[in-house]
Amino acid sequence: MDILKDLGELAIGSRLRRLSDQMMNDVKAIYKNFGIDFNPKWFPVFYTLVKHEKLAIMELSEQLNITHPAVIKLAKELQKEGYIDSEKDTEDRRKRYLKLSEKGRALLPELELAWKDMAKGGYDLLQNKQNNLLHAIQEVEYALREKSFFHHIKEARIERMLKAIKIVDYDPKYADEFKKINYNWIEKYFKVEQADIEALDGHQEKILNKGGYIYFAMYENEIAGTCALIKYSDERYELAKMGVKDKFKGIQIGKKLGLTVIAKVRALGGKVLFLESNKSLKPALNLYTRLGFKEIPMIGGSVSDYERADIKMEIRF
Amino acid sequence: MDILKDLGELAIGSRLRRLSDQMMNDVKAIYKNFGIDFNPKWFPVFYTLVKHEKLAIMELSEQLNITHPAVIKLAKELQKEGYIDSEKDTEDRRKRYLKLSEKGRALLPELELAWKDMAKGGYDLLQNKQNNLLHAIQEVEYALREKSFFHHIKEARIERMLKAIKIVDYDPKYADEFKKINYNWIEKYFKVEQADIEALDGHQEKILNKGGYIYFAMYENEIAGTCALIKYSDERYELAKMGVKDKFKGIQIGKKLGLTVIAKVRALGGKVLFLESNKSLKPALNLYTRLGFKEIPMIGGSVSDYERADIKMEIRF
DNA sequence: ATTATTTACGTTACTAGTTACATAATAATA
DNA sequence: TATTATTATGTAACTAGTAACGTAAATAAT
Repeated sequence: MDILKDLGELAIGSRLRRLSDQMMNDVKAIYKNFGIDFNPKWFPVFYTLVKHEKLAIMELSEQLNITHPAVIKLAKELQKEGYIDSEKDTEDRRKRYLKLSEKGRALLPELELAWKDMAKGGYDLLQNKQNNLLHAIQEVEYALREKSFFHHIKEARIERMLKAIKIVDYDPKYADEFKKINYNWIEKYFKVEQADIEALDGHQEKILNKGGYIYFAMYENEIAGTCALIKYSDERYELAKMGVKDKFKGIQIGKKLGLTVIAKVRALGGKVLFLESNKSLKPALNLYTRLGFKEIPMIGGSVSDYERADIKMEIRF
Repeated sequence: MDILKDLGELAIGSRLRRLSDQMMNDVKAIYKNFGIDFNPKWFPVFYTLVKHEKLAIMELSEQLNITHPAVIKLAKELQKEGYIDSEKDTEDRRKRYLKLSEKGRALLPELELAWKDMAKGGYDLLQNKQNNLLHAIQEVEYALREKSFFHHIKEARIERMLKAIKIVDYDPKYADEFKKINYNWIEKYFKVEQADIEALDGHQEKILNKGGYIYFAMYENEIAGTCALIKYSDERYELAKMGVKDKFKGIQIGKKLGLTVIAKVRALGGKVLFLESNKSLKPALNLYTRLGFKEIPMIGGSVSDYERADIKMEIRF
């Protein structure tokens, strides 16, 4: 019975570790069986020094993808065994070069035979399989360089949550959430202005009664975010009061709300959808740009009702 | 630059470990990012308890393929966090059952969502590759159950050494080796008898001059083993004085020597090749059987020259 | 020329497991 | 029934690495 096996992707880390431990142990036993006084953990450092004559601690650390304290520890053990020597760099007095000693070089022929056997044994073990472990690792390592496991998981989460997000129309029972979410971000980054109070506390009169809309993003039974569409005329609309709760940040709820508003304006036959914002709100501005908004000059025409507004954007239909 | 990559089978253990560490670290970061107070190393124990209600330490250890001290440590931490409870078995007072606590069960829905995301993220990472890592591990784990890595390597070594073993004819310069190898095993397992001294010290007269042969197995420039073919008549031959040096044991040098002797008897037109041995020498008797020798009764006919002889075998041509 | 930053190496404390051993309870056996 | 073996759990010491921090030397910036 092996639970890890049945857990698939969830336990991949543990299984890799288990397999690694098992194989390393066998290699340890092999050196002993062959009568060679050599610890398999020394192999990477030792082998690299065979190939490179002399190398500094950091150079080894980089080549082997292990931390420098690990290199230092291994070097200490190898020096204790007498397999390597170390010498100071003459130019850079911080640097210390490691190289094989006489004794190390004397051990080499014997080691090389053992390595040959291990390579052959490993080859026999890994060959003739449907999926080659070595190549599989290669491919995964490569894929991880493109996008980390962390990133993969985050994307899976975003996808899952986004799929569960539903945009719903205004309902008086959500009125408090509309106010709370907006007061929250306004107080966090700026200060509440008169126009905010009018639009939020007076949203029925100032937004809805004037032919505007308020939308909510629902995740299961919880409000995750909101935004308003304010009507100025049959041609002219404003996207405003968009906010997303902290715990739902980063899963593109804003995008979903924005697309809803844009679709609505299009359906209403509007000609312009504009918005006002502040240049310090980088993620928001990125979103607006991705939604298709273009920056337009603030000066000339109407001046904003909001002190914090220092950028204006619009979409023309 | 990544040396491990270029080392193929030789560094497979280190690479597995490195990949494992990397993925485990990412999982750690994911729990943190999701705001869940959960350490990935708890996962196997926790998950198994989700599936099994209650389990004893040893039961977990067996299911997860980790040692019981590891289970105890994990259980301690999980108990400290309050995620599991433990209770004594009423019948067997040694046993202690672990089970999820209230708090553990309360955490479960949140964890399950995270696990879902991890499984999906892992799936996306591992899918659409030429070689599927999960399947590759599966296959290797399976193959290792049939024959361990240790065994694979040993076989590679045996194959390599056996290929390099050459059987050579008698030469006076090897006379001492013939004596030494044989006195060694005789003294180790039995005691030297008069007949031994005659056959070994007097091999020229007693074996070679009577139409017999002495063969040596050479590994590079070293004698690895030896055996003699004694002639009694044109029909009747004896295989005797077979010995292999300790450091060459286990690579089937005896088989190679035996086959040489059998071929020689066949070429000489002999009718019987017999040998005498001792029942305690199990590996030798196995070899003789594999070479085609059959046991024959000791009583009747000639009595052996050797006290230690308690079994007689022969091949008839 | 002085100061700040980076690099190279070293040390300490931690992590997640292992092996080896100890102890008590239970089961098997003479 | 007394003794022996086995099982379940626990503890201590070790392993092979990491992260975090410190120090000195070298390099870059002001």
